Amino acid sequence: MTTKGRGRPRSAEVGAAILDAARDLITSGGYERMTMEAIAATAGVGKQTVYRRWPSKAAIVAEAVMSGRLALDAAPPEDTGDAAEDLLRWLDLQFHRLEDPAAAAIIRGLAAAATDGGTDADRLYDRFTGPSREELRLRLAAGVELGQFRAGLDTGAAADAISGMMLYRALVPPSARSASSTEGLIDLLLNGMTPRRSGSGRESAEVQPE
Amino acid sequence: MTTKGRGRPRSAEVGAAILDAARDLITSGGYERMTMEAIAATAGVGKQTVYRRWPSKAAIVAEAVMSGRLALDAAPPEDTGDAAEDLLRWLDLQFHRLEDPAAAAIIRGLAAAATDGGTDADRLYDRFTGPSREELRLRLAAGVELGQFRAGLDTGAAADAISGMMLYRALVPPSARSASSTEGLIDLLLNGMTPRRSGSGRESAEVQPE
Amino acid sequence: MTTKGRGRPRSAEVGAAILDAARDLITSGGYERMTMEAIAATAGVGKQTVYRRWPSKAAIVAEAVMSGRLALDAAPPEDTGDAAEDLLRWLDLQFHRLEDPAAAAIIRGLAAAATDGGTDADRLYDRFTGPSREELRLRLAAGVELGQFRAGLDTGAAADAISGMMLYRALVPPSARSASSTEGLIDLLLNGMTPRRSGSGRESAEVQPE
Amino acid sequence: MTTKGRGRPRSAEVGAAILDAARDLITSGGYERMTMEAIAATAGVGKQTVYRRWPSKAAIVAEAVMSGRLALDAAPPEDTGDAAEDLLRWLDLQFHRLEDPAAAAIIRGLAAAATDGGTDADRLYDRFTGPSREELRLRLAAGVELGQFRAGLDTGAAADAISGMMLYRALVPPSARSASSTEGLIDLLLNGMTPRRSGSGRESAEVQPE
DNA sequence: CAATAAACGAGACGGTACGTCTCGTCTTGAT
DNA sequence: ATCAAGACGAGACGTACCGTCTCGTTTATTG
Repeated sequence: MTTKGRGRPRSAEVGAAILDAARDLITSGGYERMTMEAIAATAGVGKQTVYRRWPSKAAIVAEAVMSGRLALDAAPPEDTGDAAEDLLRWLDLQFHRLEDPAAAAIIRGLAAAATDGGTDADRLYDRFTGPSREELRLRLAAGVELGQFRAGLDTGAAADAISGMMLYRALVPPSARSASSTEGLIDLLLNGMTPRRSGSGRESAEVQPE
Repeated sequence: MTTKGRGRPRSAEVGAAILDAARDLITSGGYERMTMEAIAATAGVGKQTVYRRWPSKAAIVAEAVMSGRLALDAAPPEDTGDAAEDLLRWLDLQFHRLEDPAAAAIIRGLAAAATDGGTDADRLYDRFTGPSREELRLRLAAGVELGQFRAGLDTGAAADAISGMMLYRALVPPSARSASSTEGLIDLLLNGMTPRRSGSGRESAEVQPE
Repeated sequence: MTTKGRGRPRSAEVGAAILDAARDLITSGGYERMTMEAIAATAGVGKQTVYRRWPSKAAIVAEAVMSGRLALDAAPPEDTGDAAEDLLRWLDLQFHRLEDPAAAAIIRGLAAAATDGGTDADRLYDRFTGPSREELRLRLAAGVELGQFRAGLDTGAAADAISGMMLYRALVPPSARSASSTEGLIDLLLNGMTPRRSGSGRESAEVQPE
Repeated sequence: MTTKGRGRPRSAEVGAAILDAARDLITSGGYERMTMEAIAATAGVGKQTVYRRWPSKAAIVAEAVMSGRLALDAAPPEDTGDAAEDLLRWLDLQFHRLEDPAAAAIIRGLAAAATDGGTDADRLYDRFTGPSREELRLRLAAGVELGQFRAGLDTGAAADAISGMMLYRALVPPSARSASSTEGLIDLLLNGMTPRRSGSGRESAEVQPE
């Protein structure tokens, strides 16, 4: 319960306008163009009003993501019964999403926001990747339960690895990374690097490197 | 044939002083404190001289990395005959390095630099991650050759996955990621997520998730 | 006697090119646009070459005036026998000249040069106004000799007064000064401010103020 | 009616601090030392705040003059009944003032400001010389009324001539002008250059030229 | 002739100031 | 108390010139 409701109450519309403005600016001009000044002007709002609600650009971005304005997580992997197949489809979907310049701009914005100096990085990542990462982890744990994923799998590590891949894809321009086909990455995730005796579970796709 | 080398030649010392200053500033105060103004002042150099050589902070960071001033890659994995063991040790070493605040600052600086607007992201990542990533890929390919890694492994994808893990570790603060032990990540990399019939190659370490 | 003439002698063409460039720049863009950098570039000359010959912009302007490139003094008053009439015509001519924007730019440039900081103001004014002022003074003195001007006239003061009028006209924009017809000024010069008993010499033109 | 007075109103103190700083700088170091940067620093003010109020150094100087901070005109000629005598004393006083280096610096600053590029020269001169020149003109007109100055005198031209003399004295260093005694100039002003039949009004002082 | 030495075009160099932009805070009047 | 507006101190941005300092090249004089 907050302090007594004295004085003029905060307008909900104002907050929405700010987040909308932030979304518009970051998707159009990237994180650096998304200045506090521009946000306030675009939202038709005083700067003080912005600062009254969020202490930094990073916090605004985090909130914008949370609010669904900067959608990234989208739906969790669906459950068709085949956890591996589900994961494959989901990852493929995510990678396709990252090809949308706006989505990439958002991730880059997040990285910049996290980097940009404050102590906000924690909260930012927590809010941004936290929920979806936890969902993903639970999905993987369920797969382990069903024997579709290896027993003893460090699901936290797997979730991190997957997040890392996505981050890498979003941040590093194609010219600076491998052809790194989605198939190759998924094959790696599922089957690992070391040789397997017999073709169990899911066969290696025999992807040929570049 | 370029225009004859007329006019006073550029001083190598000046370039070095600028890169040194950039290194000092980024490791001490982070990317945001590394202003062009501060670089010039620290290097005892006119601002114009900085701009004459590099068009942006990102470009300076890239050059600083290239020059070895912001070393991260260090030595490639050594070759003891056991490619998997070598990789494990190398990754562990890299992860330990990322715990050094200075090293993390550098990576964060790189990410910020790549994000910071210019079209330099390509070149920046290429120069920064390019060489070491290629070394790593070749090392993996050699492991495949020797049968230590799975035939058909997409070594490019593997290199990207490893780079992604490192990037994720550097950028995402611990509080926002899993415990994600190094062991868990390496186990994942080597053995994949799907169940294995017989214990071949390297046995799962049976790491328990958090 | 100067030091022996060893080494490559200074090219006369180069000096001319510099002064020409200075003239072009000051007449087109005013004194402030006439930068040392622009002079050198326009003249197709190294900056050092400019500085080797003249220590400052003011000095260059002075030289340009001396060389006739920035003509202001033009011909001295002609001698028709009637000194007053000659003076009137000459002043009228000078005032007309000052309406030429280029000429005004030159004077303003001179003022700026004299003001611009160095200790050169003396030399600059001396070279610029010196000769023509002295000519004018001698002309006035001759008029006194012939009885056309009042005996006891301080010809130096008169020359200064005339120079002052010209300077004022050149520097102060019309909107900030009186209608101040040339006739009014000349009438003042010739007849003074105090009443005259009888119409001698040259009758007051009965000019009505504004 | 202008747009409603919304937003924080401009602080009068800040404007005063800026003008004070400008005055201090111009009187101590001359116009060239009076940089926008120095003004802001001396006034303890952001540069933007300076630019928000005045578009150029010239405009600041003009305002400083208007505000009386760079006083030159001081009192108008007193009225003792003898207009000629009053004028003489006043001019003498002004000339003495110009020997004060600070006063000369101000005038040179004004000239530089007027020259310095902007379109402000008009306003600058108008504000600076306008009021005092008009006062002077009225004083002269009153003298004409009383018969102390010649009927038909172009008082505007006379005021300009006097202003011109002052400007000349302020700008041109002594070494580059005549001895031009104040007496000589005043004699010229009062009695003109042409011979007078009878000693009326004010007798020529028979000043000998240098 | 060869050596020497200054002048030359070019442009890098350490600085300073420019005018603009953004930051985060503060002060108005109005709601 | 919140809002839109916008002034405020601070300081980085990227550019323009300043006057000095190398470079390699050219052009005289002098030994």
